[in-house]
Amino acid sequence: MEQNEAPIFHGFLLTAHGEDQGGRHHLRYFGRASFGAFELVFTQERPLFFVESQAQIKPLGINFERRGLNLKNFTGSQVDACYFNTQSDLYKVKDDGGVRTFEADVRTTERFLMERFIKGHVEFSGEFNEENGVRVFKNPQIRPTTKKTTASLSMMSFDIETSRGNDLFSIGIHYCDQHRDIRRVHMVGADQGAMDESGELFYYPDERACYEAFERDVHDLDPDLFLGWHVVGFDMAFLERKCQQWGTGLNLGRKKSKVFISERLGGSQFARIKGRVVIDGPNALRAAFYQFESWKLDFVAHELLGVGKDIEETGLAKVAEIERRFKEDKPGLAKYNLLDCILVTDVMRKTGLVELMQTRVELSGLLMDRQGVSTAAFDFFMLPKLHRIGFVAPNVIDITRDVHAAGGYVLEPTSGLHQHVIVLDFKSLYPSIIKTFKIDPYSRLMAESDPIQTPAGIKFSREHHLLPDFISELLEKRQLAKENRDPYLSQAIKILMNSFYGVMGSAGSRFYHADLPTAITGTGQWILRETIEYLQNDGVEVVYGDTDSVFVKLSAGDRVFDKAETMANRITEHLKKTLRKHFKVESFLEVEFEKYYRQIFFPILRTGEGGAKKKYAGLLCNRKGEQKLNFSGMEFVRSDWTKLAKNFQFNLYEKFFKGEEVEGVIREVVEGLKKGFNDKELIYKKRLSKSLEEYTKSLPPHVRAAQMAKEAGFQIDRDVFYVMTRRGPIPIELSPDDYDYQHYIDKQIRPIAEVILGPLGLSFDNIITGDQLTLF
DNA sequence: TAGATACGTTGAACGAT
DNA sequence: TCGTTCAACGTAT
Repeated sequence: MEQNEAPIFHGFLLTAHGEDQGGRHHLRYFGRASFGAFELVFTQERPLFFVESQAQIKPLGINFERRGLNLKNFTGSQVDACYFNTQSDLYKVKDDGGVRTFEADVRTTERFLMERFIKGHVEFSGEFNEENGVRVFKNPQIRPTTKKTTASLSMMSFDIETSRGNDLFSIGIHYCDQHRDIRRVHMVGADQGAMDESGELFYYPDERACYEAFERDVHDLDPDLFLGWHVVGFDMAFLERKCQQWGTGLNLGRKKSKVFISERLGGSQFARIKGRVVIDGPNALRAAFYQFESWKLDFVAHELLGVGKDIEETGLAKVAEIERRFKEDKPGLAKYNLLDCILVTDVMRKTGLVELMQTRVELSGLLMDRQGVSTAAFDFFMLPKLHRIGFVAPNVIDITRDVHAAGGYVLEPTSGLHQHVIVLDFKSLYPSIIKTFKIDPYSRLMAESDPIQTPAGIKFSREHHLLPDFISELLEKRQLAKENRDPYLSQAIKILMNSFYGVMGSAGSRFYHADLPTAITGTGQWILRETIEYLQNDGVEVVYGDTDSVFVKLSAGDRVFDKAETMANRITEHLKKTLRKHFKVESFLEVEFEKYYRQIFFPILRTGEGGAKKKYAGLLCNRKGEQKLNFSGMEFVRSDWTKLAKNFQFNLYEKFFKGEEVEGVIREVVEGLKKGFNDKELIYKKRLSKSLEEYTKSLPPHVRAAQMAKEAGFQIDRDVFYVMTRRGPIPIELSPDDYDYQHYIDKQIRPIAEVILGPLGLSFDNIITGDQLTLF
């Protein structure tokens, strides 16, 4: 290479690793550039924490540099920075040095990025060596950049098939990058011939040879992302066990590095891989707020892609079919195996989850495998800003909070049926409160200088704050994103913005202080009450409200949409005046018209008295006059009620809103049920929130069903499916068919019917027995 | 590999009868 | 057997 200017590269960071090595701490960042994979190694960075300047650290024989800086902590004491050669030195002094430390729990890899404002995309230059297909740059020049690399991330979806025991049958892969689309199955056992043109099929004499072929594919194809369905908890965990048996490692990382699987608190597993990010379908979908009745791949793929399945059976029958194909029809098994891989790729493409995740990296700075850790995203924004204005933050301390801050205000609804109800709500209520009242941890510290007082009497500084400006910036960006039709950016901003309130109210954040969430929710409550009062003084009837919304009843059905818009604007204006008058602040609150219910029904409490909050059903009506039934909080939207109950509720309310008689629907469902017409709709689904052994205080039906399934030798999933029989709850794995119809009438039909029969002055028993009497 | 609180409902468990 | 309390779950926002 010529000895003139070094070329500048652009890349996207995938994973970060901090390692003590030879008495130093090394930071390693793996990423993707247009030339391929790269690794940036930094050997000169030292882990650090802060201590108060007058603090005496107990001598432990560990070398570190202590340097006075012009920084102070939240109580105003001057602090020094302590720089360590290794991370383990830092931990020792933190734990045994006998002094309080600050920011000792900030990851060095993340501190390096945040202080440089690097958010995924980097510009770098320097000398490099090629190691195992990765360009390794040692101590390169590095800068943040807005210029994105032209490289798109390559993906490998994979899935393994196994016996019910511990046998590996096959490994399927679907690899995609900008140019290639590779579909391949590695199969254990004697050659039974080829797959059709949809994919390649290779046979191996034993499991180990099969796995090694897969490992070779990983290194040759070199994907940036691994995709799968429960891919860490099942596929990787299974292969790791196999590798342990063989005395080898699960070497699927870049530079042939080993995968580390660790257990999380909730029992789920997490894989740490150099240079590759694992995206597990269900987790990624949940993180983007997708909801499905079932999280099985077949079901989700059917919902999102509308595709069918290859093997129809579930549970035991499915395993049996896989085992049969392995013996008799290996190409058939390969086809099934490969289809699952392709489905996962297609689900990711269809939902744009990879793009969303990348956008979230660009916005928050947290790399892909740390998305979802809202407290870390908050640190990433806040810490560098704080340092630049002369402050350091505390460590996250394990505090048990004595009191919970109040939440949103929920108005008791006026129960019964209403006509012409509009819903007005506050656009991003909590972010706009933060912006209006200048609420953030720094502003709280500086409250004595020109304070703003919130309705709850908590003070913040009018001048010195960080978060409100960031929110303004995000709101502007979001507006632009919407204009530019960039749904990923718009959604990423929404997710980030909505996390701020939760983070400041969480003891898991170093910035937690009870005043922060209390000020936000207290102001929210005040604003909602003020809004309701304002409307009522105007002679407007408010029938319900929850946290950031008011349900207003219009006296007539004409010009509904005009009236709604006008009312929303008037509230916005009123709050501007009121907040200026009472608190001397500029209001950034904005009310918008959201929905129009031609009819809406608020049920009364089944347990207790009065209208039930957070539950209603209504007939939504849009500007075109199209109507649609909508349920909120009711059984229809609850995953733990049966399909029978949901279908019944839907049909019942359709009649009810039309003003038609409801007796027919009720009699029909009860009679049909007894005749066995609804046997496929009787399945209950409920989640186990902890491991089976931890249920000691009581044994609810779904837990008993899960215990039965386990005893019968079935794999226990988080979701338990069961039906109620005359023997009690039985898991569907045991194929029960002696349904307890009376149970379903009393527990699934009756309560739903009675909610509207009460107001109609009708009796459920009269309706169903009345019909029976005519039989005699 | 730690965002929040408010709320309704069910069925088991428990204690009194 | 009956009434009350409480664990558990899922939902709205």
